[in-house]
Amino acid sequence: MGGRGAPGPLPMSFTDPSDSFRGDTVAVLDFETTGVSVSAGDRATELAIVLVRAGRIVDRFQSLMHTGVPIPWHIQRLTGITDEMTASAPPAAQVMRDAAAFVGDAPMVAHNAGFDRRFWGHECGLAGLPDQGRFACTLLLSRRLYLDAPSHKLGSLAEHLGLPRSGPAHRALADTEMAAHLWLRMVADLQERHGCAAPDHDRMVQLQGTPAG
DNA sequence: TGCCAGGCCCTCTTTAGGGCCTT
Repeated sequence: MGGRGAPGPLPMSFTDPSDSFRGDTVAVLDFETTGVSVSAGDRATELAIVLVRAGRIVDRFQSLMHTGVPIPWHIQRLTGITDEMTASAPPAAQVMRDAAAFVGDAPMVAHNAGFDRRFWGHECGLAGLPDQGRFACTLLLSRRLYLDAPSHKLGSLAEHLGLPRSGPAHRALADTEMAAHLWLRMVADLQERHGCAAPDHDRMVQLQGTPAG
């Protein structure tokens, strides 16, 4: 019932012989936040980004960020990020400026990208930065690619697919690296299943079935 | 110390109801 069901096979043929791997860099990111609702005043507490190029992670960015918004207890318990930790962190606007410079014009990837896209846009706006993010979503892709997965939560998928883990769950860098490994796995699986060149970010967005952010 | 919102997508029938996923 509901979202547990698989949305069915890929919505389009994936055999375009003109495909060619362009060596594009993608920026995989993950926010830790004070909650799930930007509209309710939630803010980011930590951001991590890894750059993926030519099938591997080539660079990393990670920072706690200070917004002054208290972190609810259940979130502190979930993430391990406390008010004391963010109090000594750089201001959110500075982190976002650094993050935007780190990403450059690379298209972005996140697990449940709608969530990270909202916080990226919100924090960019508060920092006076343009929000030009184009997001692909590993959650939507996994629902199309891994129909037998018991769950499409990031950690469950990592376990199901035997992906490497680099740190504690619900910390930004560890989750980001997990999502990056998931992205690389999906690119490789699509390439293997369809016998063509590795899909770029735009093609992955097409395959996930929703428009780019 | 708040259990919140937003969007996708499935089921059962309809543009409604509800689970999943993110923190």
